[in-house]
Amino acid sequence: MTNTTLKKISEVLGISISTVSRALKNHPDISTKTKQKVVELAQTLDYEPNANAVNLRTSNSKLFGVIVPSVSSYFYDSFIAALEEECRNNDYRLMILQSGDDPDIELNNVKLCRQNRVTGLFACLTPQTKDVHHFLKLNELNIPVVFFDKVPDIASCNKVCVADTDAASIAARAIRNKNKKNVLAIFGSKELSITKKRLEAFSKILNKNEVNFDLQFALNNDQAQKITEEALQKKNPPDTIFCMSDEILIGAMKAIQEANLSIPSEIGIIAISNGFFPKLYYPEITYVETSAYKLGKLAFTGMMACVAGTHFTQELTVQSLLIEGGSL
Amino acid sequence: MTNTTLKKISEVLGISISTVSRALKNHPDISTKTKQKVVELAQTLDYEPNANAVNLRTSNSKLFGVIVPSVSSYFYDSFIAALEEECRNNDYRLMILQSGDDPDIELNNVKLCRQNRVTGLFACLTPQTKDVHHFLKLNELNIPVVFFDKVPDIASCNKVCVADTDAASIAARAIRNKNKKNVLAIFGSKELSITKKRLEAFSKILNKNEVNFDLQFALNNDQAQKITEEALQKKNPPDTIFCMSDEILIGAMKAIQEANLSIPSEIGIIAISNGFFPKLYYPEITYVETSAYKLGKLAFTGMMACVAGTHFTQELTVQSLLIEGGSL
DNA sequence: AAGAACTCCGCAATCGTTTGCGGAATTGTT
DNA sequence: AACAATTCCGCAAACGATTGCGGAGTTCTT
Repeated sequence: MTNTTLKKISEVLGISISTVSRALKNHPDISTKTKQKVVELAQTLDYEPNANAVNLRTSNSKLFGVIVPSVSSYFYDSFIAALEEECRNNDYRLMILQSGDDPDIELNNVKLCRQNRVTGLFACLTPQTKDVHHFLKLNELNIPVVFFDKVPDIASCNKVCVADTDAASIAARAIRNKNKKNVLAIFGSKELSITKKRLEAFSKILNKNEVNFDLQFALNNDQAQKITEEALQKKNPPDTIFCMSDEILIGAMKAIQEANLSIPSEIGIIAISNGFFPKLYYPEITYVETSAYKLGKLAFTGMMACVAGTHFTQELTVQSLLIEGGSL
Repeated sequence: MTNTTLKKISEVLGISISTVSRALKNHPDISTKTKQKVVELAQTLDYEPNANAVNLRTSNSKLFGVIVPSVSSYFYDSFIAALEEECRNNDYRLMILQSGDDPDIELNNVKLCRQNRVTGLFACLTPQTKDVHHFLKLNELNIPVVFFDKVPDIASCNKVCVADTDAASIAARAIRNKNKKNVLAIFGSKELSITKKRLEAFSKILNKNEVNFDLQFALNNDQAQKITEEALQKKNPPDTIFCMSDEILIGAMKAIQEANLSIPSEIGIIAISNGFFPKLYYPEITYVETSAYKLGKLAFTGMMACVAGTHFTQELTVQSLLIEGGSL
């Protein structure tokens, strides 16, 4: 069987295509009887409008694109969930694209967005992305781009971020308040601006309070695990571990389990997290929430402002807050 | 600035639209010089073909849809990752849709797929889906549907599954081989056919070997945790815990950590899993792998067979295998 | 009763591509 | 030199919808 079209309906009913189209859209020009007939037939023939034809004609795709490194992450998936909710409520579709942290794929994804004439694009850069001109090209075409999480350094673009410095400060203060004296602080890649920001805020507070800390960097959970293992074997082991991200938390926790230390009596631990992984352990890990879900909501609000014409061209941030588990 | 079209290019160059179109597709009818001119201008004008127009004209969307309960899962995300890889290699796009386990949203997702004239659809049913006729409607329209993971009971459709019974059998045998005597077996929702299949195979083997086991059902990780907590407090606590899924594993592990039992000396644990969560713990959990990634690859192969005309209309399965951690 | 005002519908252009067909200009064949 | 074969390109029709405009028929006004 082939797809039902307006033409087919019009032929069966012996009326024009335009009338069918208007009838289905409940246009006032069409009589009630005609509308009934049309709607009924469309029903039985299982008519579904061809989205390609509609988009082509109206040049309004009602489609947003979103580029994330990977959907397999308990951060970006929350972000996407938030976007999807909003899209559903506002009658938009969402095209989800994964860059795999590969700039070439990222470039191709942007191309796909252009080819599909997205109304707007949410983008999280790969760590390797130096050149963002293909994104800025979209702005020339009046396609708003809202960057999130990993955003470009340039000022003239829309970005939404989690409050990185705040999150680190909150964690640092929590550590100080517990009178911890010897902290193992594990951060992510030195290259990332997010790392720099968090590190700066974190060390500022600990230094001011004369809390001693061992600064380490890990690119993945295995490295974090190794670092933690080694630290725990020192003669002067840390009394607290700070983890800049979920990935690092996972590695550190594995090492703690291996050393069979009990939390929080033998060692304390605190992380910056979206909230899923801290709840996996007993006791649940105390963490500073940087909510990807809220970030998604914020990004969408910003996007809608852009679409409505109110460009914001600025950095919006979602606040961080301390979620007390039992690990510190 | 507005989007570049074939028309614009043709006007600048003073040639016809058809020539531009053919030149960009490297058609033999077009002279080398013309091709050069066209390609060059298209480059500088940053031409991107309008996907809607192309799809409309060719009625070949080169687009697959995939409906999952949620991308936030270390099962479906692997599945999607596999699909995406294959799509990229075969020059297809993937439309990712989430049902949130809501049959209404599922229905709407199917509608979206139809409106966008997908070439084929990969679908995982919600547990509540009784009526699959909207899926079968797609087949009438010559749109192949490949069900995966949660598949309908009816025979006349294409399905790919993990080897449920095998996985459970392998786990049961592993338990027997370790001479375990008292097993706490936690399964998922009784309603799910996947639960029934796994349970049947599992109990068959343990019964045959006269291994005693306490059968429990948990709908989420919290319930699994409670169940485990209670079991551990009995005067005759289990020496082994079997977890039918990652979600259950998470709950059980939390309870074990709470009870401060060491693995595997004080208690053994084994799960059926896609492989991510077992590696989160120390020692790593022994599990039977039901690979979503392999499932995705298999589903894609099946889909391509359908698209090529070779309907398979049968159930394909990916094999399970035991991955030894240190938890049993 | 005759013009005004409505009701209701169809014509045809348009969105941006693709592609079968035909034809002018060039080249090759005897 | 006459004819055939190539080479290269344009015309125009589709794909399936939306929408401004105009017009036939009906009802309302005075």
